[in-house]
Amino acid sequence: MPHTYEFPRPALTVDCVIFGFNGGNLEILLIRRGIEPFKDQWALPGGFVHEHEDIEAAARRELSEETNLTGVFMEQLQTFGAPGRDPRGHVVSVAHYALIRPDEHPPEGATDAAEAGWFPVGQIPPLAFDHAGILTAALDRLRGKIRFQPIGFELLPKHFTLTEIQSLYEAILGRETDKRNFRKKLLSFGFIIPLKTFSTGSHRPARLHRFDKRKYHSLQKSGLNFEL
Amino acid sequence: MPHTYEFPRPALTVDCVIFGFNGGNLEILLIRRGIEPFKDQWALPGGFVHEHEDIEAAARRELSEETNLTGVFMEQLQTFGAPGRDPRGHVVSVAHYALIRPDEHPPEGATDAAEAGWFPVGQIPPLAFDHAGILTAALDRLRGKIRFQPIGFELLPKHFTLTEIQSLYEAILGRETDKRNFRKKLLSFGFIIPLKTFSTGSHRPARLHRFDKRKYHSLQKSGLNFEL
DNA sequence: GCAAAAGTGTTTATGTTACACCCATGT
DNA sequence: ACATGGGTGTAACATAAACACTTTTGC
Repeated sequence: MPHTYEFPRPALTVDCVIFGFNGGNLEILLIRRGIEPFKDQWALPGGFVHEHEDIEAAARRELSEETNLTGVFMEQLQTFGAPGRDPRGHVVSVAHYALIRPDEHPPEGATDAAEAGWFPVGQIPPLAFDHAGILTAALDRLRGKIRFQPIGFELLPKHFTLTEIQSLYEAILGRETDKRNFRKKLLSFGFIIPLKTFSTGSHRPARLHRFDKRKYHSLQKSGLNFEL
Repeated sequence: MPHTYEFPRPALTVDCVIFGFNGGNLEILLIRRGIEPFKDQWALPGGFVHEHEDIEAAARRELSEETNLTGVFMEQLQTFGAPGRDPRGHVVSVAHYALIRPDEHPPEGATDAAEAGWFPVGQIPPLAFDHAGILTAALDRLRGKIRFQPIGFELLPKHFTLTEIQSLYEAILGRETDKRNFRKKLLSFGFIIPLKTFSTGSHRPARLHRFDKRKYHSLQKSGLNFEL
């Protein structure tokens, strides 16, 4: 017979590190806490996992409460459960990270939190709980993963220029890259499709490209290894 | 004032994928469940996280209950929390994986579980709960990680021959490697130290080596990238 | 016409792959 | 003496790195 365990148990939450890219800097979305503990401090969006709720579903629920976005890239990061991490008791948090396209950045304030804001990863204010540690882990994961899996596109508009994606990689990895070598390698994979449209701007227009997910997956099956 | 949240909350457990290497095959340690649900089925070692207990500490507690080992390599893998994964209710499990040296394999039966046994990863019996999925995730992680971080040594005796470590990599990655190229690359990193001692056996003795952790860390800081 | 970003190939250096024979020991 | 696994170098190939100038547009 199904029955529940009767043990004293830690509480379970989710927290989300929400990354965005503004063209020059990698940013994350923080909210200012409206209640104790850490009232008025900046923190990662998060909240309790409901009973019988899937964990990723809970993280997506929190994400969508802050951003009104669904269907974005999100992945479990790591679970943080040091006994002292929440002054109210033993609260275990399953941290996630999400990647948001810049044309989908939510208008500031469209949230139930007192206040929300995007901060460049180099200029993060003091954070509540152990959220600084969670952010560090998320950055490490993103930096490690982006070189081997084509997730960078999730931080760009659907149509992007090669300069944009190069800036993204440079911002995340923190080092400059040779333009010709970058393009050569990126295009050599075969899943970056040049379009017939061009960016507009105050200088020479740049050709737009898109990431072909289907092509990537089929190439991956036939033994491609992506590495930038 | 610190106080605990009063919410209905899922229960929290840890499960451990314990890897060993017997010289030819990668193996994992399973226990046969003594109680319902899934009584008499094979399962990963695991159990409840106590309130105010650190999560990794709980995983190490379970590991040491099964193996009497402490101080082994262990890392958090992923948290599994699908609502239907445990028939008794909403039970969230933080899965870990551990690597055990072959000279430290516990004698079978030295455990509080009804029965325990090592199984080659190619011959795993049906597992309780979603443990098959956890095992798959652990294998993927190990295969992905071992190529970029020198954790293979945790599965070998402190002193090992180059053939032994090559067999280990071949067993985990599931492909053969050229002996000369493997040795050349491995030794080129500079943190595999040849010793003056040799293995004994029924044929030509092989030189023993050890992994120099200090040297690895200092090389890593000066920008080495390990990749096999 | 000038400022600003887009676009494009070749050479050199580095790393990876393929490959075959002699050596030391136990039986 | 033979069976078994240990140990070693070089040449061909593939990938990565370095590098500078012309083009297109808006102002």
